[in-house]
Amino acid sequence: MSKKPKVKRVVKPELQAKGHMRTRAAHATELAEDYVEVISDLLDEHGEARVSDIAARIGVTHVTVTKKVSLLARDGLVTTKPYRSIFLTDLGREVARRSRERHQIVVDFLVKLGVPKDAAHTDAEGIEHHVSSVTLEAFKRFVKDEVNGAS
Amino acid sequence: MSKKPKVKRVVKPELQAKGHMRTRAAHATELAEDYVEVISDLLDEHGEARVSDIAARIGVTHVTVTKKVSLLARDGLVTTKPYRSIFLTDLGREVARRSRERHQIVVDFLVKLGVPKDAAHTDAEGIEHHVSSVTLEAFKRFVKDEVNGAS
DNA sequence: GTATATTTGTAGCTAATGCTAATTTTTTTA
DNA sequence: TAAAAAAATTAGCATTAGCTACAAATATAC
Repeated sequence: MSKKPKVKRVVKPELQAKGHMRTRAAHATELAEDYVEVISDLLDEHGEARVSDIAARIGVTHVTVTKKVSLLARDGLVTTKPYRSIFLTDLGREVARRSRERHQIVVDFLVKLGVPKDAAHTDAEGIEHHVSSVTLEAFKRFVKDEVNGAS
Repeated sequence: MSKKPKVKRVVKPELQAKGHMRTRAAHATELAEDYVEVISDLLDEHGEARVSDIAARIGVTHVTVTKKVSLLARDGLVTTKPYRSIFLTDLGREVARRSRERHQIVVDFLVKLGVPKDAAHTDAEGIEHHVSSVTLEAFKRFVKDEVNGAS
């Protein structure tokens, strides 16, 4: 039977597996980063980060937030006291800083590329966690470089 | 006390929530897409897609694959028979096609941007699922457009 | 200061992704 | 063809992310 076309060998399997594993690892951290980013924003804006405000920004119920926050506390990113505002630890602040920086780079990059601002923001939310440092540098270069879309 | 700096209002909360919700939705589909893509590749290359090969490419145990495959079958993306190769349904093939197309665009885009091939592939794995159609179009434009890095 | 409203927390559920260990089926090899 | 090897399945566990419903604490209003 004519089975076994053996078309193009796209990528090496191990490399592919590595890619998927990296994606999985990214997933593990990205939700935490999102929370920390939101908490950081709220602290900047209101001086406190309440469960219900976090919930509103992330689009989940307050219960989900409470649960996640306790995991973040376990992992040393935030401090909590019952019925009190959530605050960031030093580590949490550092994660927030890097996260926000990366987010901004991705947004700027997409905007410069011609993506509408709203879409840029939404897409950045998803993309930012999957960008390696090499790619991030490339993004930065592109944003800085003035000679790009120069018709 | 001097609390309440009220710095920059970055994004509207509802918009931000929407972004996070979209990211969550993307997560729900992206693993399925990864599997379908891998299965499609294996079918092209060997005429069959075995559990152990899928496991090797994705980097998980064969048990995890078996479980996920049964969910994919439930969702109408693949067909399975015990101890036999997995095949794609029409829907599965369509998903694979679109997925691969998107993947390729992202890879080409990153490469054109100056990201090394290996990193481009790895990053694309994570990024491809979070790219809206608007952004994808922008990527395409950038790849096609010859006047970019033109010094 | 008490009553009401808001906010936070807890209990208990579903579903998905991962794993190891043990079993069963299929394939290969001697 | 019978034994050994390889591959797939099943059972059962842990973790995480969601939810609703209910209880407790805090804040607000009168």
